[in-house]
Amino acid sequence: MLENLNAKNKDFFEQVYQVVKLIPKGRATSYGSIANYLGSKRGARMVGWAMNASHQLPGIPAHRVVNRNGLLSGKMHFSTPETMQLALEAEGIYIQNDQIQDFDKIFWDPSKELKLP
DNA sequence: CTAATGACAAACT
DNA sequence: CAGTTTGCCATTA
Repeated sequence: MLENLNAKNKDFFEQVYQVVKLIPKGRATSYGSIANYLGSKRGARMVGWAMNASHQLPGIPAHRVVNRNGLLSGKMHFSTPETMQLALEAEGIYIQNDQIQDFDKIFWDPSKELKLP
């Protein structure tokens, strides 16, 4: 399975994991922003794939990663579809209709907060 | 090797 | 302005 991933792929995945882990509590970011921070502006899909792979790793708050619209597009990939929303609500993020409210306020842009080295 | 799909996003009609 | 199409990168069939 994923043990045979090339170092290159692992690097990209690991970058995503690092960024996701650095997301402050009560904040959230988008796939595209992470992809942009990693250099692949259009690699948002790969970020989503990385999230899918992150299930095997501990300490990856994938629930803090949503699409550009603040929609919980990946809720169905958790243990239960409600896990993601409950996790976000537990951090003070209000969700309605599977969409984050005031996403502009809680949005956390890695390229802006972490900035490029 | 070609085609299709995907936890997305931007451009185009 | 809303809906449709293309682009990106990797995995699967």
